[in-house]
Order: sequence, then C-alpha cells, then structure tokens
Amino acid sequence: MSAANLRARVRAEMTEEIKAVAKRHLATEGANLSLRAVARDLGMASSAVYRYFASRDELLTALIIDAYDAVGDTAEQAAAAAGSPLQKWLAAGHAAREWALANPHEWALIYGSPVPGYAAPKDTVEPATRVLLLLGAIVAEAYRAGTVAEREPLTGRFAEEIVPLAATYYPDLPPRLIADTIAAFFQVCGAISYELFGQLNNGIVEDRRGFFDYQLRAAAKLAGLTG
Amino acid sequence: MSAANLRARVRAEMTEEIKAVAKRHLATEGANLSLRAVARDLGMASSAVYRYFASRDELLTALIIDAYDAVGDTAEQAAAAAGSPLQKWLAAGHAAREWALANPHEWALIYGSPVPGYAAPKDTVEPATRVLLLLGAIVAEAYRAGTVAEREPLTGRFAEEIVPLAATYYPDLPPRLIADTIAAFFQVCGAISYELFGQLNNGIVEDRRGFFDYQLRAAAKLAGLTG
DNA sequence: CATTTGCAAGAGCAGTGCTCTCGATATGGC
DNA sequence: GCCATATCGAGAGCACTGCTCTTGCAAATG
Repeated sequence: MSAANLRARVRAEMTEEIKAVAKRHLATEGANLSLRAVARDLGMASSAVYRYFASRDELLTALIIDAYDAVGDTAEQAAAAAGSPLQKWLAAGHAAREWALANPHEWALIYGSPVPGYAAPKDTVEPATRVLLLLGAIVAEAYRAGTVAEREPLTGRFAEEIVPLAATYYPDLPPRLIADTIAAFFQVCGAISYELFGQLNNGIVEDRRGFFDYQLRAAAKLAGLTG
Repeated sequence: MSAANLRARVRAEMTEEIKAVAKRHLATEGANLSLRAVARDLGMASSAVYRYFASRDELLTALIIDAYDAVGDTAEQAAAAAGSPLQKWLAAGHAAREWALANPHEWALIYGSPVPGYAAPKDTVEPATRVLLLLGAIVAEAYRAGTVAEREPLTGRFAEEIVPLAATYYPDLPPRLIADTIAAFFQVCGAISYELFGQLNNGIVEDRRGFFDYQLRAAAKLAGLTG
C-alpha cells in the first residue's frame, strides 16, 4: 500500500468519524446540526471540518444517504429472514418502524419535511428508492406465486406514467399493482412518521406497535398480499 | 370602546401583522424562519418583536395553529359543499392537498417533521385534531346511513385504547371503524406529504392529482366509504 | 535536500436568537 | 391638568451559527 493510499485511508477514517459524531449530535441535540459543535466534539477547529465536507448541507447529504442505507439494510435483512411475502412485508415494516423509533431524527431527515433550504442532490435518489424496491420485490414474488387476486387495470393519465416506471423497475408487475404498492408504501411511511411526529399523542399510546401492525396489514392487503 | 380596548386592538393588529409577514417569509425563504428578518421587513427592531412573541418558538406555534385552522377550514368547506360521504371525503382530501401545494412550508410545519428543538405545546393539540374529526364525522354519516359494510370487531390491546377515544369523539362509531379512519387519515396525509417532499420525483410527475385521487379513493374504501 | 501538496488552526464576516437597559409615549387615578 | 404607571420601541451586547481566507506546519514527492 502506497503512501497515497494511506493518506486516503486516513482521510476516509476522519470522514467517517465526523459522520459518527454528527449522528450522535443528531440523536441527542435534535435536527439542527451544528458543524461547529461537531468540530468541538472532535477537538478540532470548525474550519478543519470543511476539508472533508464542503458545507453543512453536504454533511447532511452524507447522513441522509447513510440513513437510507441503514433503514434499507434493516428492512432487507428482516425480509430475508421471513417466509411468505406477507411475512416479509410485515417483517420489513416492523424493522423500519423500530429503526425509526431508535433513530427518530435520522428518520425525520429522510421521511420528514426537507431540511430548511436543503435541496436533495442526485446522490440521494438512488438510495431513497431502496425500500420501495424491496417492497416491490416482495409483491412481485407473491404475484409470480399467483396469490395476488386479479384487479381491474389502472385508468387515468397517471397510469401511463407508471408504465415506463414499471418497465424499468418492476418488469413483471402490472401497473395497477405498482400503484397499489406505492400507495401502500406511503401508507406505511405515514404510519411510522405520524406516530413518530406525535400525531398519535393523546390517542393510542400503549400499544402503538399493535396499531402499526394493524395498519401494516391493511397496507399489505392494499398491495395484494394475503395469507 | 375604552382606551384599554383600543390598546389591545392595536396590539392584536400588530400581532397579526407579524404573523402575516412571518408567513410570507415562510413561503418564500423556506422553513428556517428568521425573527430578525421579519422585524426588518416590518421596519422595527428585532427586540420589539419580543413584545409580542416571547420566542421564535412561540411565533412558530402561532403559525402552526393558524395552519391547522386554515387547512381545517378549507377541508370543512369543501366537504360541506359536497353531497354523499364519499364525495365529501374526496372533496376534503383534494382541498387539503391543494392547500398543501399552495402552502408547502406551512404544511411541512404541521405534518412534516417537528422543527428542530421544537416541542408542540398543548395549544396545538386541539386544532390538530380538526381534520381527523371532520373525517370521522364523514364516516359516521355514512355509518348511520347504513352504507358501511359490517366488519370484524377489532382485536388487540390497542383496541382497548381506542374505546375511550371513540366514546369521547365518535360516540356512534365502532372502534374498528375509528381505527380504519385513523389509518386512512394517515394514508392521505402521507400521500400529500410524500408528494410534497419529493418522494414522487423521478416517478409520477404529470398526473399527480390523478394518482392522489387514486390513493384518496383507496383510503376512503379503507374507512368504509363506498359509492 | 528542495518543493509541492494536504491539512489544521485562527481570525474574521455576516447572520442568528435572545436579554438588558434606556428613553419615549400613552394610560389611568387624583 | 398633573403625575405615577404601564407599555412599547430602539439600541447595544452576548453567545452562537455557517463559511471564507490566510498562515503555518508536516508529510509526501521529485
């Protein structure tokens, strides 16, 4: 390993360290991440951080990508360990919810309102689609197995927009089922977000997991999963 | 009208003016509302604003309450002008979505992630329930009319939590239907939020209204509305 | 050994929320 | 009408933020 590679490795380690501290700050302090505070925690000058991230937004982007990957990982692993498509759906949903409860501010970063003045760069769109692709794969598995009841084809102009989308990502799924899967995905994300963001306070407080499971099954049914 | 009342009226007008400018800033600048910038726009010192709002959070709270009221108003008016429960549901949903598209940052304020370090005070819980109450009333109307198909009763611990909630707000609805209405509400809010927050980019872009209508009908079906 | 490159530190700018003090003005009791 | 009181606006100031620029040091390169 040449010296240049060593330099690059040290740099990568430093970058990871900054992200780690930033995540810790995000978890404890809340969403208004302070680059200076991160630098203080690392015992370095704030200006030194700019050697690794050109701006606070760029650091946030890195955290967003990591968050998409983290929730995607947990959901994929949970789904892989389950049996039937419905069980995979439930496992992935509960895994995502538990990750969100454990990392509320990171969840808010990706599925909450965009950060003030922050425009998501292109680097984030690919990891963002990961969970939706997973859900599509689960539905596709059920569809191939023939357990999805036949549905009326889609009507409406948006159906035409879904067709090329379907061809690219879910070549073996009818557009109608894609639309239903997206809708179910939004439903699950909404259920997680609105529990997390406090819209359930003064309502269900004890058995939130049970209520989420109820919604998760409703979404699964919408996406065509039975059993 | 006594002088004291006049003073109070002037104070109320000033308070409204500050809120109006703050909303304008929210609409143009984004979510990171600057109290100083608002003060500058009003031609007054930043410290003077603190005579009317003890903190930036308090101003935000006022804006949140106004936003809940605004979206509640539009939804209620739209529903009132419609005929059947399903039509009311659709009208309320589309009205909420259009309001959200017209006031994205205000929508993010109430249905997005909570603002950094901001804890919603009790003043906001009552206006927050307004839309959900409207939807509950629509479903209750359909239920009384007998057009809602019978469903299995709820099982699970969260069902017990819904019972007192149901007794308070929807005395004539079975808990199962309440849970379904809440789930449908989350689904609709999620559909609006994730369209607004860009999760639909690179997907459906032309006929977003059509796709929302599709989801809105799915949610209505979940809540028991047919027709 | 000399030079280029990468990195960290510090000062500094413009902006923020918020507090405090100090005058000006208006209100209410006598 | 006069004076005590309450209310309000302005300004200075504190601690903080993101970000830039310059300076100096250390390591890799020739």
